[in-house]
Amino acid sequence: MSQHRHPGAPGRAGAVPALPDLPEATVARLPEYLRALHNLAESGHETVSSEGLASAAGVNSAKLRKDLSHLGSYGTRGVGYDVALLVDQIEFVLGLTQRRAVALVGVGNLGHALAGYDGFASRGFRIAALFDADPDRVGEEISGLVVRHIDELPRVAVEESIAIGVIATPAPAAQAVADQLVAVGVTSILNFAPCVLSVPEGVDVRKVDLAIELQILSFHEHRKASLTALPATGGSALAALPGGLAVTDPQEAIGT
Amino acid sequence: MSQHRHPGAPGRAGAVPALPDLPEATVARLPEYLRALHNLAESGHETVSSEGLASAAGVNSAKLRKDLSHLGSYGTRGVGYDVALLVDQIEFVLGLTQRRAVALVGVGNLGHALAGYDGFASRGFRIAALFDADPDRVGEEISGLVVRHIDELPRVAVEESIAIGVIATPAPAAQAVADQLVAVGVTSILNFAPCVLSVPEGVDVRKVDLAIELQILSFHEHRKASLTALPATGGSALAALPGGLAVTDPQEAIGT
DNA sequence: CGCGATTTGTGCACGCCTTCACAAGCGCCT
DNA sequence: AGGCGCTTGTGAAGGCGTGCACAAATCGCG
Repeated sequence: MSQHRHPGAPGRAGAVPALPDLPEATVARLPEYLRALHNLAESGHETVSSEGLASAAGVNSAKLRKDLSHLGSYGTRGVGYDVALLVDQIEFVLGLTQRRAVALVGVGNLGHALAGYDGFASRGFRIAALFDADPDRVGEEISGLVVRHIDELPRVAVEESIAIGVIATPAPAAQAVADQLVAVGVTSILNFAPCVLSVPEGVDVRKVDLAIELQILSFHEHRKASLTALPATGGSALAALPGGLAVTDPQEAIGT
Repeated sequence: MSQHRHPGAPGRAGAVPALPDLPEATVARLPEYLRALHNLAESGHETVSSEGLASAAGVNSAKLRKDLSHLGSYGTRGVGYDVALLVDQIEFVLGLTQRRAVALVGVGNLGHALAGYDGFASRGFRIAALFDADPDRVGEEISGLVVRHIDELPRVAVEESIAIGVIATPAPAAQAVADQLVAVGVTSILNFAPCVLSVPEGVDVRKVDLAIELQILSFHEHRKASLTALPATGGSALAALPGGLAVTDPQEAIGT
């Protein structure tokens, strides 16, 4: 029921890929489904329809069904999806059956918060070590873990079999930290520093930039404001450009 | 030079939209360009080529040029882009010419960190007020701001003309907070709580979920591991599914 | 003043993702 | 046992985003 190779497919049976190369967009949504499913399970639901799960996850139901079908879904027509089954399935695909060890580098403002964030622990991860370059911070204890100096990374990485690194340092330090993480074999990095990291092929980097999120919101805010301000006469906002941008005026520009 | 409506477009001249409806993907990248430009400006560059800016922002140059062209770019062929000009232009488009007031709700672990994060201040925002529902936290001072009770939101929102709300509460409280924010006229919300918010049309919500980012990395980690583990014989990983998923075996499944 | 080097702006084609719409399948009720 | 209603899984179409490749434009130099 999991592999649908068109029923009459020719020979070569059993050649089912272990991890069926999910579309990136699907992968990004699976965690959301997983969270919604956990909620449903807690509130006693044993099964859920695509419609129900979709609305709990904030997506449309067709998309959800297609996503689940990619991993060889476990739904029953006329009934829906078995919640427990789906949880197991998604957790397996996401590699959450083993609790991965995470190293957090940089215990400043944000690092402190991340170290104490229980969402990590409750969703399949274990913060295994904290690092910082600042000697004043080394030795400090944060939610049961002692901050180590970054130079200890190689030793600790092996001991704890670190798989994922989280960078919460200031931007100038981030690239060096990334290099160190890569050097000890880390192949997945979550970067909170506002800068671009360059890493060798095969290493995945995801970036979270809080200010960028706000700036995107700001854009829409700006847009909404300018739309309500001039519902009829478009264009005057351009004239409000900071001095020097001077595009002259639309007429002339069209003449060009 | 900013509006390109096919040069010979019929009548209705001057109907140039103030904010030219940028593709969402472009909007999401503009802040990154902006950050890179600020770096370049600080290091003394007056102009930059698309190639240079693109690599500083971690994208490819064709994409960068297309993005900039959408906002009626200010490049000079054979030379490049004027850094200062582009900064002004992007900041204008993103609505960063006015420093927007942000209300932060929930000063727990993460909220504390966000309140102290200087990246907000340095990139066009002003944290104008902190709120919490817990009476024990009300009155506490964090980086120069006093935590207020959430019930004061309506009054403060007006006083400070809050435009953007940041939710850093536990998941169960998030929807109620969102409702309150919407009620006082906030139309942009950045949500750190791991849950789906439902808001009226016209309100923008962006979600940042730290655990989800890790889970996405985990997927790729899992994938990389399973690929190196079984380069030839695909399929055995499915057999490793947690008990109960029992798809029996491919042969039988095909028979169905 | 013209030419070549350089770099932007963009037409085009391709691929991914989303969405619609519906046939196939399943359980329940009569 | 049969039919009916409900829900999944998926084919097909459309839209969006990406990247290539090149024409147009500008500068500097001889």
